Amino acid sequence: MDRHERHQQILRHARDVFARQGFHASNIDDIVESAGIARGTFYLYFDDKRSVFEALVDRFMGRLRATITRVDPSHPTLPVEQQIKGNVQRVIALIFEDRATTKLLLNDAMGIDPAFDAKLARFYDDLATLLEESLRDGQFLGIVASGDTRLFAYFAMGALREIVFQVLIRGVEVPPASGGDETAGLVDSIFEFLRGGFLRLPHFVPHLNTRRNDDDTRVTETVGPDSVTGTALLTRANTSSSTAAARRSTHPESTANLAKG
Amino acid sequence: MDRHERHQQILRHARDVFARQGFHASNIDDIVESAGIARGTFYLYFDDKRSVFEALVDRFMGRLRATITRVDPSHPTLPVEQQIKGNVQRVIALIFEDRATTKLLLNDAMGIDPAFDAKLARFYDDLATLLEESLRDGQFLGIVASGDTRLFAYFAMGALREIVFQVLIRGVEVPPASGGDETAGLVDSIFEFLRGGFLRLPHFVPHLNTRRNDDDTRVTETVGPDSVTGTALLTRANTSSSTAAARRSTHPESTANLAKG
Amino acid sequence: MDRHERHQQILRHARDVFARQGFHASNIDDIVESAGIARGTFYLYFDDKRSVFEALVDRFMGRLRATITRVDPSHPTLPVEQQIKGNVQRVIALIFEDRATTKLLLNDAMGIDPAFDAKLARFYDDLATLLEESLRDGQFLGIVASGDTRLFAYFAMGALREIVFQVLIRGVEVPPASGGDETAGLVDSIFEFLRGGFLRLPHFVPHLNTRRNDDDTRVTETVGPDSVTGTALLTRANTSSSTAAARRSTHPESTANLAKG
Amino acid sequence: MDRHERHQQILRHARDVFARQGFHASNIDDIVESAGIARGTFYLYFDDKRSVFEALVDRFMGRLRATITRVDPSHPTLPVEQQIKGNVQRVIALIFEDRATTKLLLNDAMGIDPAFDAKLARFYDDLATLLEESLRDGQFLGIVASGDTRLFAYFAMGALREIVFQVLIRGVEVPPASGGDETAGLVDSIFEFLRGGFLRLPHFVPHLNTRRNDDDTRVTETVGPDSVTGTALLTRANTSSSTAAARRSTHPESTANLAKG
DNA sequence: AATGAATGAGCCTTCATTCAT
DNA sequence: CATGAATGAAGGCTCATTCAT
Repeated sequence: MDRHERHQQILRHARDVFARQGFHASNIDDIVESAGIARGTFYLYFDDKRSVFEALVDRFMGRLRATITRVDPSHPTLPVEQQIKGNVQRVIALIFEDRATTKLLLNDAMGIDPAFDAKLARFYDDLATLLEESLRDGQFLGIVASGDTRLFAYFAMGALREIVFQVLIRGVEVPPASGGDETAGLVDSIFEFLRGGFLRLPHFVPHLNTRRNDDDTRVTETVGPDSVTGTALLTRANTSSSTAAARRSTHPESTANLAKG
Repeated sequence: MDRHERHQQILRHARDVFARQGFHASNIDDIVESAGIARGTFYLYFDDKRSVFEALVDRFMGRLRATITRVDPSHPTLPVEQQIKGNVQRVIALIFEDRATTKLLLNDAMGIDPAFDAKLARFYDDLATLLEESLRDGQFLGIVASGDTRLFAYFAMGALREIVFQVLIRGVEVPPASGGDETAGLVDSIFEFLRGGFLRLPHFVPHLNTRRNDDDTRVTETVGPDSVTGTALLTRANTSSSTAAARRSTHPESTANLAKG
Repeated sequence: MDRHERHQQILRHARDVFARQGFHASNIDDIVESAGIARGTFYLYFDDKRSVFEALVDRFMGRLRATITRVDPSHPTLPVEQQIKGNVQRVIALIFEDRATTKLLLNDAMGIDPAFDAKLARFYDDLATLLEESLRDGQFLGIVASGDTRLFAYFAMGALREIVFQVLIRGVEVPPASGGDETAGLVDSIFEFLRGGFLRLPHFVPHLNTRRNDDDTRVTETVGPDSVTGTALLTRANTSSSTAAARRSTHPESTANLAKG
Repeated sequence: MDRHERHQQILRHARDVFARQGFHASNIDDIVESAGIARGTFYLYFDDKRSVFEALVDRFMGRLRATITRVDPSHPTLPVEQQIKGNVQRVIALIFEDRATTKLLLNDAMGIDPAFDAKLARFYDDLATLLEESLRDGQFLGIVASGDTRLFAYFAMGALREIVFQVLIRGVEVPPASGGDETAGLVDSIFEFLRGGFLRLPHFVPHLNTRRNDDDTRVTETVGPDSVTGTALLTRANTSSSTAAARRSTHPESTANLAKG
């Protein structure tokens, strides 16, 4: 086994060990035992425990950066929306392809080390800045709502981060899109949310208005003030178990499992 | 100093030490040195390092749960929107009031322990379920867009989580709302984002249209297909430094500092 | 509660705690909690943990010494044998009366401290010397076999120590003597053993012969050379469980429980 | 140094440290310092302090069990008595060969741990059961007195235990047998004691009678009742020092040193 | 290159003892 | 006298890292 292969082998096993037990609960023994190598061999390839972790996350962050391609509005065949959607799709695909490392990035990466925290912050900043710049462009084109684009970037990243966390780490399931693969439903949902949030893609504006922004007449028809009978955006938690709460809900079809019922 | 005071004192110092160094990088010595007590004294009040941390986070989670009050649509004076906004405001206020513990919850809470991970998951599940149920009610009333409410809940929580993280941990600043206090701007931004996402509050629809959705004429003017001159929603990262990227940006006013320029 | 009462109370609880958990596994907390006093109060009555233990064992050793009364061969009413038996009886009675402290003496007293080990050694030496001197006298009178009396003393003390240990600590039961109380059977057994070993009390010799030394005829009948078919005094341990071994024994009535079956 | 050697080295040093200071007064540092190894090295070979101790005692108990061989009454050359004596000799030899571990077994083994106490109890139970079964066989053959064999077993074990303790731990010396090695005298003494106690070996019966059980006539000659002038089996302890007691004794040749005077 | 035994700093935790109230 | 909070020395154990083979 040549040097590169051995390097990859250790990375692979370290990743799995970290993903299973968490960075802090894993020790060098776990890794070398998993990889079937001697303790000392590990140190021939990595300086220390931290650096394996860093290599894993670095590689993954690089892939994430690389997968986000420039949107070209003058593209001959692909409309802007498709390009944007493509970015989201590729990011999601990458994440699903390497669930273990995604877990590390989301669960373990922070708190390793001040230096590593800084690197992580830089990564997220870069992503946020990228997104922010794009949103500025979008505002210029009229396809992004006016407002603070940095905030929009954080909102978008936060929403994406959370749903990825829930699906990958917590095991929440999303209903697959019609005719789509495993992640298509997720991509669609995110995209719809982002579109509803601050995207104003021109050919969707009427559609949006039709579906979501009712005119006065129709609003009056469906949600006139006298029809408001009592509801809550947020209700106080009054059960110790969320599943129990869901069960007692007046909407029994609501479960943590989001697969289309 | 009586038992309760000493307990609080240790909690306070432990919180600050954890917030400064992270849970894993902190040791009992750091805590007792900060509190100015003997090593053994710590163990008179807490079983171990983990349990202080747990006490801190438990207390904070309890406060968060308690601060979210039931929305009453038939309230004589407060409109539904104000009640919802009130919930967001109080959560934000609580978070800003105890930045250190918020930091712990966001940065350190995961990976402590399988048992603690489970508790954390339960907490977030409860919140998500609460939100989900409210969104169901909202859908019934016509003030929440149709769609998977569980996903909506995750999106909202993720967005909130991220902005709180950026503001509190990363030091990002948000412009204060006109005439509002420190957090008012943040609350408004979140609320606007959520409203744009899936809220359909009837009396805000025209307002929304006015502020965010340009009228037909202007839309046609700015984003007609032939006016698209070339831009990107997302562009490939091509610098290692976000500040360098920001500097090269065509939108020089864009910085990590979101304070109104 | 006056000083003496409090002193006794602490001793009593310390004794019980030590007996239950052993000296090394017991801590001051266990004792003060059991006694229902404050930590500091303990130190008003005893210098340290060791000294409570020492007080307990000292008191007990003193009682043991005091209970052994001088045998007077010219006693008007009590024959020598009865006086000897009386000593054994009183020792056994004392031991049974304070099982907890006996446990301490047998199980925990050694290894506390070099100084305490020395004291313990002195105590046992004193007893051995007492016994040795008596045996010398007995040899002079012809009621003790010739031989090294110091060895005899150790043998006697060891046998006594072991049976007391088995009965009190391990819970072995001995069959009560006919018409005797709880400990009479034990006293008789010990006494018979010692008598068979090296005591030569004249008026018991025929009795001994009758009960224990078969006459030639009967010996020939039971153990003539041609009747020896093969057996063992000591057999190699070949089972992991003594109870299993006992069960497989050709003498099924043999159990650890010595109560008359 | 290979793994096994290092293991043995640690065991050896741990044994010596424990024997010198006692289990509870010894700490890991004492052991590793004695062995000249690092703290961590110790934990490569043993789980904890307790487990080294356990390894020592386990090994020793195993040896003791293994050294006791089956007695074969139909043996062509060795008479039963010699076989029994052989067992005693080998046990004594083993004990003298590893004085340090014997010390541990007798002084430190109890009170380590409830689990270890149980193991110890099982060991002694096994020995007692072995002995008991042999005694039963002996009774059948007519070479063991009638009576409770379990009690006999405890008496024998207790006597052996005590003399071993006195000789090995307390430094008492026994006179060597004529023409025998260091332990021969001890073996003979024990054997004689046991024989006088409950063994009834056929070819020794007359011998016993001759030496130890005087007939009436001879008894009358030597210890007639009127010649009893006053003595004690047990006299009250009246000195704090055994040596002082011995000095004041009417039998000045009596000392703790049992070497033939 | 590979090994794995050895290292020892570091950390958590216990608990006998003190002392101000 | 009684209290019990506070103390801090002591000790067990871990584990990332080194290095001779």
